[in-house]
Amino acid sequence: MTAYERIYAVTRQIPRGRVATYGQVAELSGLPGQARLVGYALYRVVDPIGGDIPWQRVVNAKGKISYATRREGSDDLQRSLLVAEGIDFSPDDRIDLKRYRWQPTAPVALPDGDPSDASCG
DNA sequence: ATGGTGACGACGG
DNA sequence: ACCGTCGCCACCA
Repeated sequence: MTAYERIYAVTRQIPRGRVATYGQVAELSGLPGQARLVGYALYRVVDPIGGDIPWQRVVNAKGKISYATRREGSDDLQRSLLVAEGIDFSPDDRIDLKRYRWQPTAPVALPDGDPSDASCG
């Protein structure tokens, strides 16, 4: 079980029309402070548009898409995919996190990580 | 095994 | 609100 797999597992939980920040995914993945690793992990899946990982739904803490030459256009694609999901971008190409940020009410279901919710009260 | 890198994030001026 | 800078540490060569 690598850190990547945990990151992917969490990313898969992000519902359509909603976004999460790198830091948020990192924390939910049990990797607080490892926002950069999330970006790196998602970089490794750039292809699977038909895959199970909605990598498009992860943006930076500023509510913006991280543009980078390395992405070879996947950054622009990300914007298109989000717009297609009904997410609105401000004229400054920013997403209102207050409105679209994913707010997981229940513990994220990790492959073999316990939700630590056994107490149930 | 060691060292550099990075789709980030928080802080200071 | 903006930009520059350091830190974080798993991944990759």
